[in-house]
Amino acid sequence: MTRKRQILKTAAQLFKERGYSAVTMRDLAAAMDMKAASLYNHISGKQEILATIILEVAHEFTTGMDMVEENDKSAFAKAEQLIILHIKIALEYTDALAVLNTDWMHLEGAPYQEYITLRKEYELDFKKILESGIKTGEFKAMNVETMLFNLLSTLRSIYLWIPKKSTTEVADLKKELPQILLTGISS
Amino acid sequence: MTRKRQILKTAAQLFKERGYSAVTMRDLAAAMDMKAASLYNHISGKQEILATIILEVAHEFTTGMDMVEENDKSAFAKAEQLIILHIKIALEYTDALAVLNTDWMHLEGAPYQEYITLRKEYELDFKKILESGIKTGEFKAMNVETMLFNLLSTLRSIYLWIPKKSTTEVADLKKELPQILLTGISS
DNA sequence: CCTACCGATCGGTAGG
DNA sequence: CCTACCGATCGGTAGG
Repeated sequence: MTRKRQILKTAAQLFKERGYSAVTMRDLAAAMDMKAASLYNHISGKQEILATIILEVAHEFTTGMDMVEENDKSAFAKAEQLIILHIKIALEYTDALAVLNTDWMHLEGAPYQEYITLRKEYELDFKKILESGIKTGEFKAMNVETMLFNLLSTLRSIYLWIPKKSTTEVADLKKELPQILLTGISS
Repeated sequence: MTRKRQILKTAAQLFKERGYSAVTMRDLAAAMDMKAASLYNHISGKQEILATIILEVAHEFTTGMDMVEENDKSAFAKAEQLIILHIKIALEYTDALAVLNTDWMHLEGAPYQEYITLRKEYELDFKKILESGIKTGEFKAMNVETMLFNLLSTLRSIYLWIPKKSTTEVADLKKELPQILLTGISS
């Protein structure tokens, strides 16, 4: 792992714990066992760290969505795959995902605009899948915005629960979360 | 409204937008059309503002939960009432709820401990309702933690969607959200 | 990767 | 509610 990679990883951990604004370059340097000034040999500044962390994981979602859209499965199956996608990314990028969720508003300039665009496109793609599922009768004819809101609320929170889970519990989650989100909890 | 109330309200708006750590006492003073030093005639410091905002709305949830527990309705009806409770609080305390959700980790000392305790009790009470619903057969015999996770994820996010909604859309939400959360979206 | 340092800004206080 | 100010700390640079 390059030194820059190590800095990004450590920064994601600290940002997750205390938030971007509350973490200083001196905090980050101390966690890396170096001085603040030395960080600037690897990164241009605090903003670059934030932008890199967030946009990397944002692109993971976009790539995942593209793959789901390419297959010709049912809307229900696509929704199921997206739920699995969120669980997988939450497992692999737990800290970065936390930063994306809590500190995206501290992005500035072009990275901010890029993040907003990626998120808007992702939500639109997700909505289209739900709409097609309503059309085919797979989903109830309810308010699509409310359906999407419920799904994304839970999917965006997964990173909060994943770290506490064992491997077998994560396996359970992959089975039960699609069931709960799509078919509900009532008998 | 007392001057202190005005300060708390303005602070909640700013904290919601930029986060506790990124808002300075000078920002808050400017939004109140006064100088930073003058704030200290009404509040003891930045921490007191944060603690007051968060604990007030946290107690709203505890009070609401107590009322729901007192009635002798079914578990399903209780879960429905809790969903309505979250919508109502999100409507009345939108900014404070945002602060609770995003900045609780910046609480210090006794207020931090109190918040953690209130949250733990609330989640435990919610879990008991779900468990009793499983026992009576109202809910599927699934992992209770996963059920609770899904419900709370969505309920905690409501404040993000409420401000964009019209009165009629909020009425729709009160009808459809319990349906989606409890009976799912599949036909 | 370090020491030394910059101007700016932070939360908060003194005293009126 | 204000002016004036405090020590501490911020993100970042110069120069080695």
